[in-house]
Amino acid sequence: MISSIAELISDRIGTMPAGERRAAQTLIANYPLTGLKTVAEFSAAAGVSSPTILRFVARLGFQNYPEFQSALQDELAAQLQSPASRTLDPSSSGGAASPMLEATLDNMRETFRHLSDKQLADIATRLAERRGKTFLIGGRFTDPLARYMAAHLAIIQPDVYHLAGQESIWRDRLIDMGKRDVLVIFDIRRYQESLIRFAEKAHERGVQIVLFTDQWLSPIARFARHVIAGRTAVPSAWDSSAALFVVAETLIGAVTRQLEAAGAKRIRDLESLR
Amino acid sequence: MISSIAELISDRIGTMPAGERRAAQTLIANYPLTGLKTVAEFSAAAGVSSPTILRFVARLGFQNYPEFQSALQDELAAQLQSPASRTLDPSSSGGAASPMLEATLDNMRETFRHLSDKQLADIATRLAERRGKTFLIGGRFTDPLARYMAAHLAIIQPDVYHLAGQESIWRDRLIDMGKRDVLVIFDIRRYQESLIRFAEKAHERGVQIVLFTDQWLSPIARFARHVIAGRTAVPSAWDSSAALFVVAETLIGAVTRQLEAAGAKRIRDLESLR
DNA sequence: GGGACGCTGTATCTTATGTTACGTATTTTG
DNA sequence: CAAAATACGTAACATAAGATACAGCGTCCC
Repeated sequence: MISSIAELISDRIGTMPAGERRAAQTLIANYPLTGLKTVAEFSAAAGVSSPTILRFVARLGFQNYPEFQSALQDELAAQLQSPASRTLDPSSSGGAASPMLEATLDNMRETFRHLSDKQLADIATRLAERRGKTFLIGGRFTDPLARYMAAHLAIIQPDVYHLAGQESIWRDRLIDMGKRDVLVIFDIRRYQESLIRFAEKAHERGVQIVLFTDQWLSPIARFARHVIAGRTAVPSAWDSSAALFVVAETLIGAVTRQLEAAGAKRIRDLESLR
Repeated sequence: MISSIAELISDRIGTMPAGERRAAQTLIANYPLTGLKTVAEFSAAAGVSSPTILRFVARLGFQNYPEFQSALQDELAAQLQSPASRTLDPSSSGGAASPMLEATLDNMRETFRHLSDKQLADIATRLAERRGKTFLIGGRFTDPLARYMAAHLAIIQPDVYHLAGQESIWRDRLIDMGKRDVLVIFDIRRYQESLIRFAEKAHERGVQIVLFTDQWLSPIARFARHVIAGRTAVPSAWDSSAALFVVAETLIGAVTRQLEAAGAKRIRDLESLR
């Protein structure tokens, strides 16, 4: 049963030629507003010509463009009048993606339920106070999270380093690390020996460790000053790092806010550069 | 402070003549839809003439009718893009992390609402059928997502390459790319010139492009075979890539499942290695 | 009660929007 | 590899939309 135009589109998008597909994707991307604009604006947004837009709406079964717009408006009207219908229609997505999404959302809620605001604020403060250097590192699958966090933190403050490459390379960096420094480690099952060794060495040097791990806790938790335990279970062959990712983003935001509040010169300079 | 057009109207409705007041009341009655229709329809709904409608919008301070409609559309866009403000779950705790989490969860729901199972399945199939090579690349902040996806895909199938480093390095890899290959690109605002150039070149070589972008669509969408538009807005100084991350994980899972179902030898070998 | 002012609608005009026809490029098929 | 079919864009066209000028009407004030 196809009720909305959006469904109609995603149903037929596979059979469309390239240009019309661009039109469809553009419309879906911020549905349904693009469809309410003029043909010229729609075509410009999609990067195709006007006739392609008209062929697109014709393929959807509309006689002309105004008829298509009326249909969108009717749909929008129904939607605006009953906002309740927007809140998660369970029948809407019964496919393969849904269980995965639901599990991921649950994971996030659970993760944050076990994570107090104070704890997050403490970690953010620790990362924001510029006493020493910040190092980030991750495991086989979680290293991208370390990179993601490093990419942001490195912009708002100096001395942020992502440790990449081989174990021997990290080890050499241990020389630079001391009591005033922070090491952010991402480690989920299966926990990597190399990371554990590295964390232990860093801990011995007095480095403060912030650990992102799963609910079963990496052995590194022994050495960590702060432990963030994220839920990772999803109906998939792989574990999900999404909850940890969101915590990382939250932390990035919190650190940024603290630095802004502290009136960090770097942040102001940054604004002017943008 | 007057922020919405609705407020503007109720602010000035007292000073309006009878005809224009009817127009105002009609618009407010089912706001903002009537204002998006034509002047003729608006006037018919209000029971007044077209010029009265035009005088009405002129009194509100708009130069002409299209300008008025654009303002309404912008307002509607802002409203539709942040369903968080409409749902407002009171059960959520009031900490600093909470708005961020709520926005992120909304982003994910919205992202998947615009993403049909079929579309995901199509992309997964494209990635799973081993016709050619798979390349992944991302922008400044999204490259970690490309890495994350590459780290997983590279395990379950051969010929998966993450493109890292400088632009000149990618370009040299273009030689290896052809019709049978797939290029997965992550690109969100602000869209990177270098990535656009690269995508264009790859497209010219017939490479099929799968694009992960935000709801405003990177220009690369022009060249893309498949476009995944994720919501990125969160109450933070940074955009959030979390929704795209979850889509990436979902895709990884789907590809894995398809390969398992196809009885890929590599997967079985993998099991025995674990 | 008469005159002036302001509001409204009809009719006309102008603009720009949607539509169509056609030639070129691209892809598909035999 | 050739030929057919399909898809796409440019440009001309028709139409419908918004804008304007003007006259009628009601209302308020003097």
